[in-house]
Amino acid sequence: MTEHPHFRWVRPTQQARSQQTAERLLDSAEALLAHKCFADVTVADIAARAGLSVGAVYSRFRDKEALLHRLQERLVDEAQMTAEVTLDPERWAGASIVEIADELIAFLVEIHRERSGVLREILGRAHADAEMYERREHLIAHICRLLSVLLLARPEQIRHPHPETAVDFGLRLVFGLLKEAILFGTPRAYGIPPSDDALARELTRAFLGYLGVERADAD
Amino acid sequence: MTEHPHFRWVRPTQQARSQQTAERLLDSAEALLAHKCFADVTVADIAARAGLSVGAVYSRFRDKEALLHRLQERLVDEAQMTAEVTLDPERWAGASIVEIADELIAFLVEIHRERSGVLREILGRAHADAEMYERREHLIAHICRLLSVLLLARPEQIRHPHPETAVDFGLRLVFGLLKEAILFGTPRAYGIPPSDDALARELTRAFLGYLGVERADAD
DNA sequence: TGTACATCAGTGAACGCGCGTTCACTGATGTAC
DNA sequence: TGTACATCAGTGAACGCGCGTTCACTGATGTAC
Repeated sequence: MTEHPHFRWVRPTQQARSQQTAERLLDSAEALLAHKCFADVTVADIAARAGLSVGAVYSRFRDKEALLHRLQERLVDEAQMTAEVTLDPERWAGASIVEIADELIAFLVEIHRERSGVLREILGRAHADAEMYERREHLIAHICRLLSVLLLARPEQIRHPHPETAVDFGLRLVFGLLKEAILFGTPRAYGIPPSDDALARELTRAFLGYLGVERADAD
Repeated sequence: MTEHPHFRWVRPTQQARSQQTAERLLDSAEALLAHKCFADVTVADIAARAGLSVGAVYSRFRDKEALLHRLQERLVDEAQMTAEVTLDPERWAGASIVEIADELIAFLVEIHRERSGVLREILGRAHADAEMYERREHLIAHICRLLSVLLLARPEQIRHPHPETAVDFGLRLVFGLLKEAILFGTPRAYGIPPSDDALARELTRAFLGYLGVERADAD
């Protein structure tokens, strides 16, 4: 080590602990968002739930806003990786569009339910906050492209005249309804199936109906 | 008049002017919501744009929150009356489901574009504010019922196995996408048709596709 | 028709609360010799 | 291995700003006799 006084492998001191603290604060904020909106969550709340003091928040994040941005980044990263893995064409070799849609939509329903707090908050701000908006658009575009690869490889099942644009719009339809039903709705809302299973089933039917995909089974 | 000292037709003094002032304040608030969210609009802003002072707001409304509630009430009333008139079965005698959907959805796109400010704000709050949530649900349920009367009178055109629930869910799909595309999206968003005409067209296709209604013409 | 009074609509400076942000400090961890 | 010093992580009381809300006041409009 003493041989090269000017070169040294830099491994910032204690970085691990700091990183952990930041992560705990993000977890705390996300948990609090499940029950109230970000404006109603105070910095003191976030710190307290993480077992830390207010100052700790400011030593890890520039300000309250920056914390929310990091929360979105973390979420988007996770989503992107998940999409990459689960929509890999090899995993779906031999599957029909119906099977893909069934599973994808059931999964999306689940995710929206689990992380409704952050999602709701981020969606609400995305309109006013350009950075957040772009991050979300980027993610959606990414998912659209991955899904398109899968579905457009099975063109004979799609009757919509413009399959390329239809996949994208269809996915938007799905996201829109999930927002309506899960993020901004309550379980007993008029016209929304009462259980998540029923919701996923009906949403899948809508997606396939729009694309013009025939379903073998009927009910 | 002096004949009946205990009975008198009560017509509150100046009520007309007060009413006008309240209306002007509501207009002002709605106009300001077009560019920023309610939290960023100050009571002073609202008063100034209406050519009034801060105190005037508090002489017409209990507080800032109450003003927004009244704004929603006004909007809902207008919407309800509009729905009642335009979805009257007599007006659509002889029309097909395709024709009804075409016009309805084009109209909804227009309305969402015009009043995006208030709509966005109200939707955002509806999750946390029970009163607002109920008012919106009530309106949607009302529209669903009116539309159902129209569409279920033409059952031979619908292939969905449960037409009654399908109309409601289909309308939710439409509202969800309008939120996504117009209220929380920007014109060039990925997967969203760039013009309102194209958007309405594609949305109609989705609605009909879900219901299982055949369209005579194709493209 | 005039006078005196009551009520209503609206003003705007001043207040005060809540919450984000700062900062002087402590204790823990790492580094140099 | 011990000592002295530097840096990092975190504390929490105090600050201060912005904005909703109040309230003592003015002028206009309506009412009684």
